[in-house]
Amino acid sequence: MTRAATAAASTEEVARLAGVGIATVFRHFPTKANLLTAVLARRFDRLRARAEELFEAADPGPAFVGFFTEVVADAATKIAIGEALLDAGGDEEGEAEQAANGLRRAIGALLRRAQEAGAIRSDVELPEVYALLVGTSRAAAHKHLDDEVRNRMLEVVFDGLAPR
Amino acid sequence: MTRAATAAASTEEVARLAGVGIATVFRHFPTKANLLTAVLARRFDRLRARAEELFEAADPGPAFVGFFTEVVADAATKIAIGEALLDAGGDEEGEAEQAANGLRRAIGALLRRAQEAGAIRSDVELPEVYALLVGTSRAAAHKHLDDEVRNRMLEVVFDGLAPR
Amino acid sequence: MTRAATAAASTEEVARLAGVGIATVFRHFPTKANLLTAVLARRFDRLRARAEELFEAADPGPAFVGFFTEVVADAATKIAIGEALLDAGGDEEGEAEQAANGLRRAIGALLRRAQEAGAIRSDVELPEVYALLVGTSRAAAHKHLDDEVRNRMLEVVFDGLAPR
Amino acid sequence: MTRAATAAASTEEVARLAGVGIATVFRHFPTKANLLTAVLARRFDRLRARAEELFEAADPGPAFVGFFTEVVADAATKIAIGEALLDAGGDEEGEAEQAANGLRRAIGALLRRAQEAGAIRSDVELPEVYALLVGTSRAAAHKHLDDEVRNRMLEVVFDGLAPR
DNA sequence: CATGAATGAGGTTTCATTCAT
DNA sequence: AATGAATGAAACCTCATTCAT
Repeated sequence: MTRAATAAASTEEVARLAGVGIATVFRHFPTKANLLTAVLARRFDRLRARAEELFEAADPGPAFVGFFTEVVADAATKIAIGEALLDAGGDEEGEAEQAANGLRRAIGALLRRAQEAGAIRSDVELPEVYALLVGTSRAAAHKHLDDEVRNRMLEVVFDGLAPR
Repeated sequence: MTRAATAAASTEEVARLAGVGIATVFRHFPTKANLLTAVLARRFDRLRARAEELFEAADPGPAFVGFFTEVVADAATKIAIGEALLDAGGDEEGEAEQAANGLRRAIGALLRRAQEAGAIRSDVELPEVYALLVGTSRAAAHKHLDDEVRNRMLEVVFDGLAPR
Repeated sequence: MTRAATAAASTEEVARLAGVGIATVFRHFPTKANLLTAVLARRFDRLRARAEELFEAADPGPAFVGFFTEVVADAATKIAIGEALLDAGGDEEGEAEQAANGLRRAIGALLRRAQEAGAIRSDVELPEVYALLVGTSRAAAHKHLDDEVRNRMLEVVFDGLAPR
Repeated sequence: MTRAATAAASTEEVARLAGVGIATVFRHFPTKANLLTAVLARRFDRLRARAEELFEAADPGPAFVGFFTEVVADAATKIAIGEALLDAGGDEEGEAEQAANGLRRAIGALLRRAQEAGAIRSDVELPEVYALLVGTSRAAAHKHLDDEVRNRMLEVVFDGLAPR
């Protein structure tokens, strides 16, 4: 695994927080990379589930905007999610990559539906929207970014995404 | 020092790249944190110098937009800059914090001038603009984000920043 | 227990191969050393049984030579036997030591009978014969030692053991 | 590296015996396998030097027999040498393999010269002689094998190697 | 003053052994 | 009585930092 992907917490600390011995962690996740992968995959899956749930919503525009806002707000509390999103969408075959691609597809569906409903300008595509989601999530993890500023940041983005 | 502060490169590698012995690095920067701090401070100072240079530009709107674009493009090649911007602007007293605050003030000046020139909507403030700069820089560092997508992402942001 | 006593296979693997749970292994052999001991004792006992069987053979010379050859051939396939023989014959009181001593005595009987029959020179004694058995067994376990070479090696030894 | 090849001593112990810190060992030998390799290569080289020295000896028969005896006696004190010889002579490209092959060639030269001098029977070849050297060395490492028995074991082998 | 070898603390991983079911 | 999850000691290895030259 690349060193850069190493999560801040040592496995020993993970074990202590979980209230188990360190070897127990390794029984379940034979490798540190496995542990990270599993954590990420679970988060991605949860976000995808939320996206799919909102796909059924009556009003596509607020559904998209609401999902975007939720993800960024989540990233503000759980720092790691922003970093995790960064690595999403590769062509690789790992568990985390698959989960990330699933999430990406679900977001794409939300986006298209909002565009068809005329809530989002029709000339933007998933890649840049995903990049904006990633970026604002990362920014939200900034320790000096309070809720109010975060919302104003998102308003700018949503204005940019609104039909001309 | 905490392990979290460890930058991707080991000090030994840094020394080798710099063409000096490892002990020499430690003579100049007694601590790895010191080294990182110095690197960051220099980058911040350079960006600030660029911002101040553009402050004199004839056309405030393009000056602001150009600076923003340059920083994000730079972050695409030098990954660390995005991460560095994340930590900028604290109240702390370190060398890096001071440099970051200097950069922030210079960006604030660029922004105000662009707003006065009517190129940027007048109801946004520095904190959210800075957050957008940080976020898009981070997103640009994503390995799967090519130049075209990056530009489309920025267009959305600039549209959001344009006067209504 | 000392790490040196660790046999190549982990206890977990042993349990899996045996088709039982790991805790069951420890119920029968409270310690890894106990397990190894039991395995060795069984091997030694089997070899002793074979030696005693050959003791009844009509022709003492071929009986001795045949047994020697069999053991070495066996060591070629089951690597551990060579290593096991190494530890045989101590004064200690363990199960394995007793089995090893039993084997040694049986080999001694085979040897004496072959000497009385005039098939083996009368001035060699058990210790050096046993050492030769141990050594050639270990050599046979060598991964680059094919059957032909093994047989030529044994011929040299048997020539050396032949009456002058 | 295979687990079987793992030397009994932990790197920490090696470091303590050498009177240095553990990281120092790893600076010189980046891997445990490297360390073992280096130790083996040195031993092989020393033995080869001794073999080449004896190649110049006036009397080829005693030279060969003497070398064989020396190696086995050495293995009696330095246990690891016997185990080391076991792995000698592969086709692999490592440092240790090359040293082992060099040793093997030197022994082959000693052997041929002794055969030409009529001191060793002419129908034995290097592989079985090498196997006998390996085996007797291993046997000599046995903790219950005293000098006298070792010498009687060697006499049997040398008798087997004598011209008919 | 610059260098590279030395250091020990800390990280990941394995394995014999114990406990709850 | 049998199972498999849990455990901690110990192994290998890395890296920021210090010391002798």
